[in-house]
Amino acid sequence: MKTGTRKQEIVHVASQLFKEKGYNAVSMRDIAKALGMKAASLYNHISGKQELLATLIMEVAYEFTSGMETVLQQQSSPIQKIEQLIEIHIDITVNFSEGLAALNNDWMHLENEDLKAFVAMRESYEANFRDIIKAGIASEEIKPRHPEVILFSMLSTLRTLHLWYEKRGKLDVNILKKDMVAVLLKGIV
Amino acid sequence: MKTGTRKQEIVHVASQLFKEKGYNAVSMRDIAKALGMKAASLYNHISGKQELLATLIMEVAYEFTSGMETVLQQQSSPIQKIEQLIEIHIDITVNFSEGLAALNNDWMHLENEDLKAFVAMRESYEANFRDIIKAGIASEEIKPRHPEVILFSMLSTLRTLHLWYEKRGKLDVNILKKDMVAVLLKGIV
DNA sequence: GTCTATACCACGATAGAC
DNA sequence: GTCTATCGTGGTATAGAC
Repeated sequence: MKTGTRKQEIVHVASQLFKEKGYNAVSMRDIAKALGMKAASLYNHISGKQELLATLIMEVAYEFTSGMETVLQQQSSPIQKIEQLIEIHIDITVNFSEGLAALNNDWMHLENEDLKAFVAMRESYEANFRDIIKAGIASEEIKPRHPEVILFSMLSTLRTLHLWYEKRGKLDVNILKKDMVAVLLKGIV
Repeated sequence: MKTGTRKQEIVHVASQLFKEKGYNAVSMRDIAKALGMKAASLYNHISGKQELLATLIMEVAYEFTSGMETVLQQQSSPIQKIEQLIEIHIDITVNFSEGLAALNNDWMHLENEDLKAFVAMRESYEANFRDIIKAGIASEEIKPRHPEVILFSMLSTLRTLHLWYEKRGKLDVNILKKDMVAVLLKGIV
């Protein structure tokens, strides 16, 4: 496709604006202005604003889904699986930062098939994570807390990592992984 | 003021809609329709859409600020202060759920003085929390992890509690506090 | 205090010249 | 592939009758 590069450019600029102001607060005219063109010209490369959002979100959602599949295929303990999931979240935060903010903040503005597909992927991901935690409690590797509290606490932290990673001086990823695993698994006291 | 009750009703309905769809995706016509009135009639009670957002957010922001002040005045250890902060977050989640979603999702759509005041309160809150963690590390009550990782992990969890609390069957608050303190402080393994 | 009517503007998107 | 011009819709907000 001839417009491949230009389209990527548009998606990139849109992702920055969506991250700053949110999907609904960004107009096609805003995106065009940031690219030095007119809003009408955008439609030679994309079908509309919704496509921009769906492109950004679905790429990242697929990464999470395939990461979870890889983890589930391993012959490893629940704790090891959770450690891998933490590392996957960190890797995605670093390597797919463009779409991550859109996924976290604006997924509810997806429409029709995209929305349905996203919600299904998200629920499946959470169910798999929950099962791993339950297996860990059953085998007494994990303390007998309410699994929902554990799931929620880990996912909250991992899902908002992107907000914080950019703000600070971009810690070395391997140090971040070590500290994050330690804090989430072993607590702080 | 004669319109006090009606104004509260409007703020309440707006908070529900903002929570569902986000500030920018909710129109004055939406809010009016949910109240069985016309959009124009809203302006007899409020000055505009911005006032609705600011009312919701500022009330909750004040709760956090005054909660932090109370904690800082105590003669207690850093760990005890953190436990109190966790409990404050849970109490606010339960008692101020209306404004909490707006504060978390839509604060960046505040304007002018409200935005400045909010950002100042938020930064001050985070700085105080960070200092408590650092004091705990210095006194060796808290493990020597990067304080920023600890701060971020706790705040991420506590700030998104509202998303999760409503979804589940509204656990008993005291049980929630116990499990949450345990998970955040002592980890899961 | 709510209504109808409307002003005024920005939105997403399209048509067609170049 | 970008432009100008424009369409239809829906946004916040106001004026004035009831």
